[in-house]
Amino acid sequence: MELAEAKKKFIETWGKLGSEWGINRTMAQVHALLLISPEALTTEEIMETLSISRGNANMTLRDLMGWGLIEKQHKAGERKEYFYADKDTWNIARQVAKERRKRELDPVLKALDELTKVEGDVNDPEYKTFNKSVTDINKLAKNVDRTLDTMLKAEESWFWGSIFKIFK
Amino acid sequence: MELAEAKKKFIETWGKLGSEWGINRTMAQVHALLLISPEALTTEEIMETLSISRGNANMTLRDLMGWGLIEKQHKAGERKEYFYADKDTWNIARQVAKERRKRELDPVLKALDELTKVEGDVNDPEYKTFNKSVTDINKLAKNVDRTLDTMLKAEESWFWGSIFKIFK
DNA sequence: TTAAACTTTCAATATATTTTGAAAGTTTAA
DNA sequence: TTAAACTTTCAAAATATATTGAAAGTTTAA
Repeated sequence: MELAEAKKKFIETWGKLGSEWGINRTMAQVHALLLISPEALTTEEIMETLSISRGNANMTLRDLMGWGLIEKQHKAGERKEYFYADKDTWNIARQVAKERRKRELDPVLKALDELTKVEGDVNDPEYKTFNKSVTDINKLAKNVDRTLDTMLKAEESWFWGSIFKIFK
Repeated sequence: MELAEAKKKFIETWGKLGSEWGINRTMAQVHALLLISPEALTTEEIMETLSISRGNANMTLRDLMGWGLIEKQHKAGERKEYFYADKDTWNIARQVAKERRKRELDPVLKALDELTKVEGDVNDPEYKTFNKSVTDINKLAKNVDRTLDTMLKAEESWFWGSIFKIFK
């Protein structure tokens, strides 16, 4: 396979994976493009390479910055803004986990906590089943949350740190 | 909060979480409904409770069965099919992980493996960056894959088994 | 067989999400 | 200042995804 072809395929693959994970395709593709670029790129270059509009490129780049996956770079003597991606996969995984935790897990935990507090008749099967499922799911969600928290601070924990080092 | 209200809220919350995780809202809602139902429900009952059409209900129920999250139940002397959900959260998490791995991770791993094999000039920064990123991501993806595999077989591994027991 | 009781299918429709692009806004150098 | 170089915004359009519901298909009991 040619390098050029391989690049296209990588961008496509990353885009598909992203869209399956609730990250929009373009965002994942821009990220992929920056991941394999040795140099920071301008909005123009990104627009051109991926055939997307200026507006789309701008929004996507801002989103990616919001996710902490890319950063702006200013080149001396130039007005244009350049963008580059953090290439450390471990950081990428951490950032994504961190953002999704904040955006998705936290609100769910809050809702579940309220729902476990709902009171009812212990002899009512409707109530019993409801309560058991909600409590169990809440327990699982809390554990996931706690693990993510530990993972995000992995550097500080010898235990998880040594486990996660395997992944690097 | 009333039980009835709490049920609605649970279905809504689960639906939202599902849609953020690439599982469609209705599918997650039907699953939520069955999770909190002490008895197996018919298609009719599900349609009515969630205000969805027969077609939608049918497709969703089949999808859920495909994911291994619900099962059909036949009641003696009745023609109708009843559906009920596995209420063990650990099983739910395992099933979801298993399905997503098969559907999403496996194809990506295959694509990445090919891309790491692409050859090029080691002095070309374009090639070097491409190769490094793809190789790193491939490594991470393989580790995730291996971990999921272990997790799905957790019962057999004293090491992971004892770690994951914490989650139950 | 037959017909009632169900389940499944799928083209049409509705809804949600993403993208565009032109206009407005901002910054900088002269 | 001013105007060129750039960035941002957002309503409208395009695209993608989910849902409907009526018709077709299947199963079962008599």
